[in-house]
Parts: sequence; structure tokens; C-alpha cells
Amino acid sequence: MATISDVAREAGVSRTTVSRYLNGQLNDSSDKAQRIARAIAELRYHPNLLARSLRSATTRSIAVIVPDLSNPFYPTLLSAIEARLAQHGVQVFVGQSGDDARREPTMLQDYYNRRVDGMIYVSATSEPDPVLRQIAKSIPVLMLDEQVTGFSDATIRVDHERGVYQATKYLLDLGHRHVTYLAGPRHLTTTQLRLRGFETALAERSLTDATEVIYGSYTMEAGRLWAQRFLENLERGPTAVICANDLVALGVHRTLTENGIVIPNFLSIIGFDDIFVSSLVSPSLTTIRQPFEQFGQVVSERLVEVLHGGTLRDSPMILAPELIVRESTSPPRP
Amino acid sequence: MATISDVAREAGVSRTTVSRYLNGQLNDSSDKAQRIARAIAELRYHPNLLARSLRSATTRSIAVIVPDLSNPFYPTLLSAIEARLAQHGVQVFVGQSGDDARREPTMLQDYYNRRVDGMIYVSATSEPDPVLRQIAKSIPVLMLDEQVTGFSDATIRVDHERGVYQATKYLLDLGHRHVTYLAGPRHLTTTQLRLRGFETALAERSLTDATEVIYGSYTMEAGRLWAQRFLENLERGPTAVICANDLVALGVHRTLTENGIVIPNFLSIIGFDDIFVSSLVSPSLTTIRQPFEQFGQVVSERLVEVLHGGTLRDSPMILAPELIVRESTSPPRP
DNA sequence: TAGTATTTTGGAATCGATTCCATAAGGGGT
DNA sequence: ACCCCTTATGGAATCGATTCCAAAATACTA
Repeated sequence: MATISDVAREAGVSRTTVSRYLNGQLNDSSDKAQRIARAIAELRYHPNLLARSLRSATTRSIAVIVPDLSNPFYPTLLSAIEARLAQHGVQVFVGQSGDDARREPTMLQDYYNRRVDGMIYVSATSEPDPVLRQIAKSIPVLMLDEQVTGFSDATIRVDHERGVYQATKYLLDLGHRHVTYLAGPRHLTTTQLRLRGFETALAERSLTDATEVIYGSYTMEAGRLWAQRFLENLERGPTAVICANDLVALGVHRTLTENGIVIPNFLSIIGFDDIFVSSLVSPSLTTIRQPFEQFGQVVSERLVEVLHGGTLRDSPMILAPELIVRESTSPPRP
Repeated sequence: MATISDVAREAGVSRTTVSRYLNGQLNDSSDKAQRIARAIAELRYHPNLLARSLRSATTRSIAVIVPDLSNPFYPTLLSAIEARLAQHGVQVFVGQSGDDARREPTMLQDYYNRRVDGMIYVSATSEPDPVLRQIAKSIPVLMLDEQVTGFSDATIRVDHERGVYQATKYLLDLGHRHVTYLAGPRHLTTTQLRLRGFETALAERSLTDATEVIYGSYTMEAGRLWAQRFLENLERGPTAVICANDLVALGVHRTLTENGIVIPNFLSIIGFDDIFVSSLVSPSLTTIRQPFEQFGQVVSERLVEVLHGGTLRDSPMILAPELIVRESTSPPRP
């Protein structure tokens, strides 16, 4: 493997000059530049990025930490982020915490030890960890979606509250009076924000009685479980359900369909995220869309900005959700 | 940021000794080990992995290159790979080529310049590139799914031919005689292998007449396009279609459903991959499953084996596909 | 044309670890 | 008590680039 010294020798200049050439600090038309270019081509030289990074203290790499890539929400996000950052020559480590908050500090530390220039972090908890706190002092750590206490400034998220508010209002306008909210894990800020949207919409119409909130997880299984119970006591059940996310909604959707319950006539369902699947099931899912593309774009731009020497603005960024009305919602059964 | 020298000074030993301690070459119960441990904790020392890697010529990182993360097939694969490798302390770069074969050599080179210990590469082409050839000489490059000419030994893939053979046979056994095969891009080996399975099954029954093969891409759009044409001449069309992958099948599925065609009564559909969505659409999709988990496991294990000093065995690995019969297939319309 | 300012250039130091090699210390055997 | 063998330890070299700084070359000004 040719090194910069080999190139320097071959071109009859010093390492320093070659380094300058590589970093565009050398007049390209100069005689030396020509010789260096020829030497590089001849020796098939490619710089060792480890060496470069060690000295220059910048790696042009970042880490993306998500709970679980098998939830389609995250690959969609990851795809948008990777595509954007690649345009800026930034490469991406990806890691899954397995939704286990205890593993996250170790992961953060490991990537930091590789000297990534920044991180994009979807936490499985809202509890801030000392490791995170420490790392965030020296590199930008953007948090997506879930807001970690004390880091709201670095958070980029959708307006969870508004999204659920809109969805709830939409159901109420259709005439629903008995609505269940299938929330995510109780301790997450996403859960709490979304819940607030639900409650606000109900409060506006003084309708807090015939509704209920059930905590669960962001999985299909959670939806299935609830649907099982719903089936046991059909007539007394709600006429609509708003789910923590699309996966939960799909769990409900599938279980009810398997049991011959007609959606939306008997039960209206609304999800959150608008993952790929949601438009494909039948009836297709009414849901609150998270603007993935915009996420990827905003996140990458803010990160690139910082990498180019800018500072992280100290304001949270809150994107607008959009209620996508499809086939899984209708006026309530009589 | 504390360095190894700081630890050495604090513990009153040399850098070398600290390094040995870090690499488990020091008696843990020794007096010095105790002092070093204390110094590390006190200074909150974490090794700079760039420096370590530069010297030791191993990074404990690999790159995964896929065409496109928005095709659910790849995140599923990536998830399995990342999870397994994380257990071995190996971290993962991920990159998308955007299905553009011209970008791949650059990507390969970029990751190589970071001195990844290996790569997992799903090529968008079967044409081998000189860059790939060069890199594969010094680090293991495992190819998944698509087989690059000259690299069959490093390929891990499902038995494409057998999968489609089984699916075709299944349709013929149901009584279908007019079957269309919606193939992927013509130049890919996956396409050709799968096609061979189709043709073998037909040939066995001397049924090559009333069937046809159409080349396209691995996208929903390709399925949609074909379905449009199918709709224009319903009665003359085939009674069953085997699709290049699930996305294509879903494109067909959706378009026909939107137009009131009943699946499977009027047209049977079979996909390939068994992505998450396929079990959720209605009617659910009969498909040829790729064993994702096994992929992740096998790939990671082979890679880890090499990283631990083993050599890449020189035999391709071919996994067994499984025909998952669901609701999108039935005997043909009369 | 001399003198100063600016740009080019390269030698040496540096980033932070591991590895090489020589030396010191400990352990057994006679 | 002596010698040999093994183990423990640290100083110096090394990985391959960038960056610092001083010297050389060039350009500019009066």
C-alpha cells in the first residue's frame, strides 16, 4: 500500500507538499501539482483516513443510534439521513440499542471513541445519562423524536401533540364519543406529548368521560393484545382507537380483520408515523404522518452546518405532522 | 481528554504497561493493574480508537453496502447483521448506492480508506469492478444475494432457482397453465437464476408455450406498470404471475385491488423475499421467503471468523428458500 | 535596485495508541 | 551461590497522515 511518503518521493517533493495538494492548498496548474497527480495515479495512492483523522481530529463520520431497525420507521429515517450526508462525504455508523436504555451509554461511548464528528440519537428513554451529557459537550448530538430531559434544544421532532390533537378532533367531528388512546410506554416524552394532544381535544368538548388511555409499547404485539380484549366485549368497546404508532395500529387492524370485524364500520383506527405498510393494508390506514424526508434533510443540514464550523443553534426544531385520511376511519357505528 | 500517557503517569508505569493492561496481557490481580484501573477510572480514560487502529491495522468495523434502504428487504438484513456483529464488538458503516452501479467503486474505496476490516456488499450489478477486485485481495468482501462474476466463492445467497422452481411447480399443481414471470433487470444474476427455476419447472411439463417473461426492475412501480397492461386485456391475460420480488408483487396487488379485480380468484400472485408487509396486505401474499435471520447469522459468523484470523473458505454458501403459501394463490379461473 | 511583504516549501513535531527490542526482575534446578 | 530460563517492564520506533515553524523563493513597493 502506497503512503503519502511514497508519493512524495516519486514526485520529488516533500510529504507536506503532497498533503497540501490533497487538501486543495496547492495551485493545481503548478508543475509540482502535475507531478504529484501523476505519482498518485501511478502508485494508486489513496490516503489512509485513520491517520488523517487522528491528526486532524475530524473523521467525516457520524453515528446513528436507533432502538430497532426492524421497526420500519427507523430505516426510513436512516435512509434519508444517509443519502443526504453521503452528498457531503460523511459516512454513517448505525447501531441498534434493542430498545434497551442500559446499552445506550456504552454505544454512545464506543462511537465517541471512534471520534465520530456527531451523532443522531433516538433514545429509548427520556432519562439523560451522564455519558450522553459528557459527549454532547464536545460533539453535536442531535436527538430525534424522543426528547431527553435537559436536551430539548438539540431535539428535532414532529409536533406530537398537534398530530394527535388533529386526529382526535377529526374523530370527534365524525361523531365519535367513545375513543380509546393506545399510548406507548408511560415514561417516554413522545408518549406524554401525544397524550396531551388527545386530552386537549377532548377537553375542548368536555368529553373526558367515555374515553380511556391504555399504556403499552410501540409494537404490533401491543395492538394485538388490546384487540383481543376488545373482541371479548364488543358492544361495550369504543367506536374508535388512536394508536401510539402505525405498528400498534396494524396489530389491532390485523387481529380484528382476522376475526371478521369490519373496519372502519365497527371500529375506526388511526395510527402514527405513516410507515410504508400503512398505505398498503386494506382498508388502508388513516394516520398521522411524520415527515421523514424533511427529518433527514433538516437533521443532516444541521449536522453538516456544525461540522463546517457552525455552532448548534440552541432551539428545538419542531416539524409539522400531517393527518393522512385513508380508509380505516368513518363515522361511528350507531 | 485523557490519553494513555496520562494514565501511565498517574499510575506510575509506562505507556506500554497500560497498553498491555488494556489488551488483557497483564495479570489482573497485580499491584500495577490495580493502580492502572484506578487511574483509568479517575481520569475517565477511554482509548482513542483511531490511534489504536492506525497502529494495529484493525478497526473492528465493517461496511455494509446496499442498493437502497427504502426497500424493506435491506433493513431487515442490516438489522440482523448489525445485531450479530455488535455482539462481537464490531461496528457497522452503512451506505446506499442508490442502485447506481457507477457509484459503488467509489463507495468501496471510501470505506476501504477507513480501513474497515471487511465488507458486506449487495451489488447493483453483476459486473465486477477493478476496485472491488483490488480490495477483495486484502480484506474479506462478502457478497449477498447478487452474485458478481468471478466472486461466486464469496457469495452468500438463497437458492434463487430452487425458490422460483418450487413456486412455479406449486402454481402448475394448482392447475395454472398460463403463467407470467415478471423478472428483475435482465443483466443481474439473481434475475437469471430465478428465471432458470421458472423455466425448469415449465420444461418438466413441456409447458413453455402459454407463458411469458417480462423484464423490469425490483420496484412497486414495475408491478404497477405490468398490472395496468394486464387490466387492458383481462380475459387474454395469464391466470397467475410470479414476481421478481415482493415489492413488484405488491405493486400488482395494489393496482388490481384498486380496480376491483379479485385476488386470487382472477389472478394468483407470488412474490419473493417475504418482507414484513407481505403478511399484512389483504389477501396476504404467497411468497418465497429469504431466511433473513439466517443470512445475518451466517454472514456475521463468516466475517467474524475471518476477523479472528481465519481465512475465507472458498465455497459459496447457498441457503434454502421456503415457499410461504398464503392467500394470494388459488386454482385458476375457469 | 534595494528592501520589505508575501507566498512556497520542506524538516520536524505531533496525534495516541501498539509493537519491537533490550534490559531488569523473578524462579528453578543443581 | 551460580547459571539459565522465563516473565515483567519500559524506552524508542512505528503507523500515516496533518500542522507548526523557519527558511527559501518570489512578488511588490518605493
